[in-house]
This record gives sequence, C-alpha cells and structure tokens, in this order.
Amino acid sequence: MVNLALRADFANVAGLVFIMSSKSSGDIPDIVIGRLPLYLRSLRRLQNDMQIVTSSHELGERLEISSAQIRKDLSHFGGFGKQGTGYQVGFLIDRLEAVLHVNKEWLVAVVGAGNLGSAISHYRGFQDRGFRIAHLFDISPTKIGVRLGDFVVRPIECMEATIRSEGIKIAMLAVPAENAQTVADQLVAADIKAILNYAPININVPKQVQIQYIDPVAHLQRMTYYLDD
Amino acid sequence: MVNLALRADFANVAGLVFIMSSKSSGDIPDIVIGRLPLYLRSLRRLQNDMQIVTSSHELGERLEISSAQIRKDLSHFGGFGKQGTGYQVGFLIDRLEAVLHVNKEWLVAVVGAGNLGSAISHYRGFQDRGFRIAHLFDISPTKIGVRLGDFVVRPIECMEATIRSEGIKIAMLAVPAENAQTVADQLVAADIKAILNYAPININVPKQVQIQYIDPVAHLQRMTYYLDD
DNA sequence: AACTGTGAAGTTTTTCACAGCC
DNA sequence: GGCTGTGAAAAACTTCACAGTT
Repeated sequence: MVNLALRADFANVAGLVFIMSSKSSGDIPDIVIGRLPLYLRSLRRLQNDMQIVTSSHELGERLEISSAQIRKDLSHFGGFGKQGTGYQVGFLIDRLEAVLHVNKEWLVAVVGAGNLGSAISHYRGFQDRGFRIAHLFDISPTKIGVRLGDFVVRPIECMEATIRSEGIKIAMLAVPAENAQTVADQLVAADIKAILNYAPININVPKQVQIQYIDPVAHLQRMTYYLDD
Repeated sequence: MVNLALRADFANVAGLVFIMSSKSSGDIPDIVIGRLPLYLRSLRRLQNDMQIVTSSHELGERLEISSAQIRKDLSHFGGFGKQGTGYQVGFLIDRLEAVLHVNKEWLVAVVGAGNLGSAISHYRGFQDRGFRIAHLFDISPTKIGVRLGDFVVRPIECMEATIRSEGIKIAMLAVPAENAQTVADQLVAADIKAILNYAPININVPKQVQIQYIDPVAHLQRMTYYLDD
C-alpha cells in the first residue's frame, strides 16, 4: 500500500522515470500490519470478558487465522509471549497499540455532512480505539451551521486553515464520488497524511499519503460470486 | 470458497467462440474475486465518462494495480479483450456483472435501526450496483414502527418469517457488538447466505455462509502505523 | 503438558517477458 | 505502433515442525 507498483514500461510511456519508494516503515509486510487491528479487536473483547491470558491458538480460532500465522506476525515486533503460557492480554494490547501508534488519540476531520457523514459523526466506536472526530465540514450552504450530534457543520472554505492550525493528520471522506478527488486534493494541500475514503471511487494521492477505502458494495459483490445465481 | 461454473451464455459474442471448460474447471482464487468489484467500479466510472474502450494499462493506473495483474485476473474468465485494442468498457462491465452475479437485483435485509442502520437505509449507492434494501429490522420497541427513509422499522420477531417468505439471501448487520453473534445466528436460521457485518467483532457462521466485515477503525489503525507518532 | 518463536518447506500470488494479433 | 493472454520465473506469503522455555 505504501509503494506504488509503477513498472518500467509505464514509466517509459509517460516519458518519466519514477523512483520506486521503499516501504516507509521498514520491512514488515503491509499484509501483516493489516491483521494487527483484528488481533487488537479480539484482544479487547477478551479483556472485556476479564480474561488475563490467551494463546495464538485461541486467537486464531476466534479470527479463523492459523495460530502459526499469528505467532509469526507478532514475532516481527518482538517476543510478546511466554513459552508454555501464552500472551498476557493486557500486555499484548499495549504492545499492539504502540506498534500501530494508537496509544494516543488521533484527531480526525470528517468531510461531507450528508447521511453518511452524519452517521460517522454520531458513531461512538471511534473514541475508545484511538480516534476522536474533531470537525465536520461541508460545502453546502444549507448544511453549514447545522448542529449534527456534537458538531456544528463548518464551511469547507475554512477546512485547510482549521486542519493546519490543529495539526489534524487524518480525514474521512464522505462526499459524493464526483467531488471526492477535489476534496482529497484539498486535504492533501492541508497536510493531511491519511484518508479513509467512503466514496466508491479510486482517488489519487501522493504516495506519502495513506489511503484506505470503505465500499460496502464491493464486499457484497465479492460474496454474491459464491451465491447461487 | 466454492467455485461456481461459468455460465455458457457469453461463449458466443461478436462471432467468437470460447472454449469454456478449460477456464471453468479450476478454482479461481478468492483474492482475484476480491478485485473484480474494483474493476467493475472503475469501469462504471469510465462508462460514465462516455469512454468506449480501455486497456489493462489504463485500469491499472487508476487502481494502482499492475496491468499484468489485471490481464491475468480477467483471463480466468475468458478472453474479454482484443489484442492491439484493449477492452470494450460496456462488454467488460456486462461480463464482470455476470461473473459476480450482480446482473440481477439482490434483496437485502438490514438489521439494526440505529445511526448506522439508518444511514445504510438512506444510502442511494446500493441500487445501481445490484442490491436493493428490502427491510429494516430492530429489536427496540421505541424504534419499531418508526419511518426511516423508505422503510418502516419492523420487529425482529418477524425477521425470519419475512426473510424466508421473500427469499432474501443477504443481510447487513448493524447492531451493537454484543448482539451481533445472536442476530447472525438468527439470520443463518432464516437461510441467509451472506452477511455484511458492521459490528466490530468476529462472528462465527457455517462455512457455506459468506461473511465480510466493515470496520473503519481497523482501516484507520492500519494507516496510523505508517504515520509519524 | 502447553506454548512460543522461527528456520525451512510448501504454497500462493505477482511480475516478467514475449508470442500472437490488431 | 499498440495491446492481450499466458507460460515461466520471481516474490510474497503461509504452514510445518520442532527446539527451547515455563
């Protein structure tokens, strides 16, 4: 996800030479990073149930991932477990939160105050997992100034200034597909470093900016492949 | 994952006859299936822009996937392109929709009429990509009977009967994590075959039931790994 | 006895590179 | 010139299997 898979023939067609970026945070595969939040989610659940110790086997059963996979993944970051015993739930949570940089609270800007942006702003599930929504922006005069949950919708004109002055590095994009690229460009200009895009369209950002997509329909279509027609 | 045989009806297009057995006999990797909705999404965008023809190169550039990958993926389902020319956008859309079984409209049940269920019910983006929300269920007496968008919230007691009688095979789960497994069990009992789970918890379903997860926080945490602490 | 951490082996996925066609 | 489709090669990823620890 970090490095673009730009290949030589593409570079030639464009008449330019691209320097391939290396993985920005060392040599741990991104696919491993992608599983860590799932481990963390399950561990939180175990902690909720007052469980003190767990094992790669138990986690694997819950997540339907092999225990070897989990041990291998965790071993990239150090020996978090004890042979014969397993992993201390609280300790492993702390370690994973540190690895993922969610042992602090990140401020997040939401752009788009339609149904989706409104639902995101109301959602209580960000708080205790490392994220706090700081602002909600929209371009529509009919929405600006409206109170939605804990937020008053702010005009997109003051987005860059606000994001910069508060040092916000993460944004969620909940605008129509037509506007997603334009808004993403504005976010990049405001020095946003990670974008979670809910619009069903691919957007281009500089490679040092992280981007992830939420597209429920893509998941549904992936499942219908396996359903009887 | 079960592999479904390709339908024979696209064997004869533009006077060309493809031999189907060679392509439909083997298992197609799930990771390939997971990319097809992304191709479809990009192709729809191209069609919107009135573009008639595209290439693996152009698609790859938009999706940041190598052109070789795209050609390889598509080749699992037959020769959809023309050497020297590329792919007809409309034709490729039709073929991918057929492969993914979204060349029909699937009815979907939404369970949970909180903020999230409400937002899902209001979202207009399912309609033109193969899915129509048919019902919205909730357990809370204060919500039952309430009008939300085009739906009146129905009691969860009549969920199984409704799903069965209307032959609904897909559900979206937007209930609190605590209730997700229980509701999933009820959905499985109602003969639901695919569940899109928005609750941040892993749930267990029989292996013939498809399950996919939407967890925005997991995506955010995946990105913060790469951000400066 | 139970469990981790890890090289080695095995498997899957991606990329290369080019024949064949437009 | 451009492009696809595809075997072969390379790279990435997962699992195995076991030494070592509690």
